[in-house]
Amino acid sequence: MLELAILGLLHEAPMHGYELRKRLHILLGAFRAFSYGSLYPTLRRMQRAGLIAEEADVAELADRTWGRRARRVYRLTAEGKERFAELLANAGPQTWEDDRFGVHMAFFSRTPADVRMRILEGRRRRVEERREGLRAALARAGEQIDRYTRELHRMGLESTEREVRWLNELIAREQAEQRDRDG
Amino acid sequence: MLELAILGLLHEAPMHGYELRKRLHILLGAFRAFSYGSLYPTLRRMQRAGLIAEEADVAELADRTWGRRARRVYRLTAEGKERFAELLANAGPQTWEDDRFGVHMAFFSRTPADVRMRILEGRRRRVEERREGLRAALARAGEQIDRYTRELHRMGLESTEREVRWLNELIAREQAEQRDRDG
DNA sequence: AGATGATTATATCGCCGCGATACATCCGAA
DNA sequence: TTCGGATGTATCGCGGCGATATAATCATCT
Repeated sequence: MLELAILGLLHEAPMHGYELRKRLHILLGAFRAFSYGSLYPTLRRMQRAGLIAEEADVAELADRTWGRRARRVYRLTAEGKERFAELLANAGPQTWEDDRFGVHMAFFSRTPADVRMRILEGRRRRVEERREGLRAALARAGEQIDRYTRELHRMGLESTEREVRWLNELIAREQAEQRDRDG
Repeated sequence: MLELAILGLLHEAPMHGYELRKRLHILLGAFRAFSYGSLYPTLRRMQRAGLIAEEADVAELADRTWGRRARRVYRLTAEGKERFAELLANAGPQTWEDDRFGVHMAFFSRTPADVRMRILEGRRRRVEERREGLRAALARAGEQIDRYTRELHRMGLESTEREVRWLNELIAREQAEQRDRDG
């Protein structure tokens, strides 16, 4: 997940960890955080795996006389680009889970149209399932359920209903564009 | 988190892991899952910590001639009950984060009224912050932002706005009840 | 000029929880 | 009768979090 997001962001420009985290926060702030406690170890791992590489960052070094490396600026390697494309193209069942879906959607512009569609439809199915579960829970219990739990379920139901409507619009739009491309 | 939920559920009746998981799914299904991969290790840990204890489950054993223990039924210990009350009473800043908030709210009936209020207000503040962040992101970028990201932000903004309204209602209701109790 | 606090920046540690996987029983339906 | 689906417990590796440490830079107030 973090890996996908980092690859996506570095696709635009080389960046250091702190900057990545800020951009991540703006890009995904609606539904995902990512702490430094995951970011820095992930950068290390990706570097070891050869997906990203540390830039010499010459200008930065020239400015600093005390010889201490203040920033680690990373750039995508060729393998990193490959990996990114691969991750975007292979949409699996976990792709439509809460946390992953948003990250994938944030990079839809770089995702093939058919994969976009698969993800949107998969997500819709997933949210519809949850919606039905909530409907059942609300219907089943009737009066005997705890009132706060019911309030929680009611809110959840409304949210899922709204998300399904939202997804329907997105899917319709995608289909319209597909038609435009074809005909 | 899981610990809190388990303590809350076992407060009603002794249960085995599988049953706990099902109840968990119904109770928190709107926003939280909890897999067996977390459940069973957590039960072990809680047992070691003395928060829960394994029941003899006599009826179950009598049924089974092959001598194999099929179910591990757990019950709350006195310490477990203490711990539960403690966890409910001590509402901290992480209590209003996405995942924790729902779990806490699911046990509001057992939570002191003043703590309920603190949690609801804390949550509201938290969601308002996110809402402002999303508004800023949407305003700032104007046209240059990626269209899918914008769609994501739009959806996020609507959700946060709705949740704030929902919380306002809940808070108002709590206040009304507080007045009823006082006057 | 000096203090002070916010921001920038990297890093690690222990813990929580997830997904995959394994294994075994029980039950109903084809 | 076999076979899939529920019931039931368990473990492993890893992704990610929150807390925490450290330190330089920059703006602001006095």
